[in-house]
Amino acid sequence: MKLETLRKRREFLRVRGGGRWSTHAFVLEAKRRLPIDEGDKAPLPHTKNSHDGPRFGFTVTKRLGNAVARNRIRRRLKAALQEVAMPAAKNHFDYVLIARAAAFDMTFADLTGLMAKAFERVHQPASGRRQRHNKSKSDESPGKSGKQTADTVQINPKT
RNA sequence: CCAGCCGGCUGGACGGUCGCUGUUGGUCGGGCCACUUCAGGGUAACCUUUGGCGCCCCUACCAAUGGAGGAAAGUCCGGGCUCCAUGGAAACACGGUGGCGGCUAACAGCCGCCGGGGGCGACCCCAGGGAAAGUGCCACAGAAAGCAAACCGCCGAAGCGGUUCUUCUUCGCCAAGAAGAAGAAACGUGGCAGCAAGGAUGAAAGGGUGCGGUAAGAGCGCACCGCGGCGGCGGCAACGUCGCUGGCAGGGUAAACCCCACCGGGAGCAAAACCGAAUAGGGAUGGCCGGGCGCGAGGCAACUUGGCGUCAGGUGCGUUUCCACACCAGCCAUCCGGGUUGGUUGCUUGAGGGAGCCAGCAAUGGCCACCCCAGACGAAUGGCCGUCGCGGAUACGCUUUCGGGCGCGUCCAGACAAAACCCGGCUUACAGGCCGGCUGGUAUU
RNA sequence: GCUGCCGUAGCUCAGGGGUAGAGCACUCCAUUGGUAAUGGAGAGGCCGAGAGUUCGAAUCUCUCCGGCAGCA
Repeated sequence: MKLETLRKRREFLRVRGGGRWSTHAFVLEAKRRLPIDEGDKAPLPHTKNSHDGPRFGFTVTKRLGNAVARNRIRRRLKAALQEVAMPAAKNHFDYVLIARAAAFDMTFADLTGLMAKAFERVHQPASGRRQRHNKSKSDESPGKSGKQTADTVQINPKT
């Protein structure tokens, strides 16, 4: 199936407030798209916003190499995502993969293994070291707090 | 065979599997202005309704087919294209280029030639106009660093000084010796005139080398070289060559200012156009009013004036001037719509590629069969696996003209780098491989 | 896509054709019972790289490398 990708910088920045799991090949971030967000930001006449499946974004910074190396890293991450992580991804979630240098030349089996583990761990309740993200969530709407069940990463009550 | 020079080409191949994207075709579903069809209404135009082998759009799927580069890079130049500036001319400013001829849409590019330099050679390199238009600079060293002279120094008539020698006179009987005078020699000093050579320096010292000449010297004279001028010849030209002549005048630096010749409007596809959504400070058109003077009109006059003419001011994308042209502060009415975000177009048929033929030394140009060959936009053209091939290093075996070669196994390497509107160049990066031409050397025949 | 600026001592910067400098930092000495401050002395650079012009280049020109900033 076709990958829905994140396009705008605003969407990338929003995912930064969600769950996060790091490996030496990449960093995976995940966050649920709240319906209330679609209610006030998405009503632009942009009909593809009615997509229900997971969406993915890739961040490959310039420090990782020239354009050839960056393109290869992004393609390997996409390929690993297609192969192993699609069943693990959940609907109405946005994911961002931030590449690290090891993604260029590690073996593909190791990459897929890391990917599967990362998608498993990123959906678990947050551990203590991610508490620093909680104070950056003031942009979230407090009205929908009742739906924050275990399949989301937001564990703290809204303040 | 070794060493080297020049030019051109290439930038792994095959298969499996899972994907992305453009185009074309098909299927299912949905929508629908015009087309057609059914039914009804109407004189008709037409309206409402039903269906479609058809048209268009959207979504999903299937099939076929295309899908990064020689540099896509750096952004150093030149164009196309789009928008902005009212058009033209001159001068100035700013920037760029700089042997000559040709090619080209154009260029700082390319080709050919000339001049200079380097290499045994093939060949390579050169921002290669002007230093008698002017200004500036040339540190240190050196007598002097730019008008050409001064200085040291050289030669050196007369004069002076001492020394030596010879002759004469005096003292002395003679000799030795002493004193004086004259002459000669060299030396020192001095200096008219000469300023050319020489003067340790320096990157550079007002032509160079040699011979003659001279008191010493000097283009003072001569030969050759260099330089300048004039003329002849060859060449489109840069320039070359020959002859005559001058007798050397004019140091370097213009990638110092500058002068000369030529070229250049600015911005860039995030240009620009269209569509849809929500909100005003903007623009266009028309009307009213509107600088000075004169004419006309009205009025007995003061004066009024919307008509006509003329003069003037300001603005118009480097500056100034000139010519032409356009516009002008405010109020009212009508109309149109900016910035931002999203989508579509621009967006790939083009100075396009190219077999062959022709012109040309070549760059290149002409004719033309054939071909359509990436169009993405958080950005496609790929991920993984296997086999083969190429390069390097070696363990083992075989072989050898002892340099090596072959077989097999293992390990390593497999570059530089990805379109972003499109072309023509330049520059830079690049593992390895292939082809052609040429030069020097060695060996054999 | 376009444009501008800067690379000089460990750090911040001058110097714009003629021997490479300042401040802070560093080392040593003095001062103090000791430290800081102060005073004196010293070391540290082939001026980002490579070509070219020039007698001579950190400086002028060209080409690369790295960094920073701006406009749309």
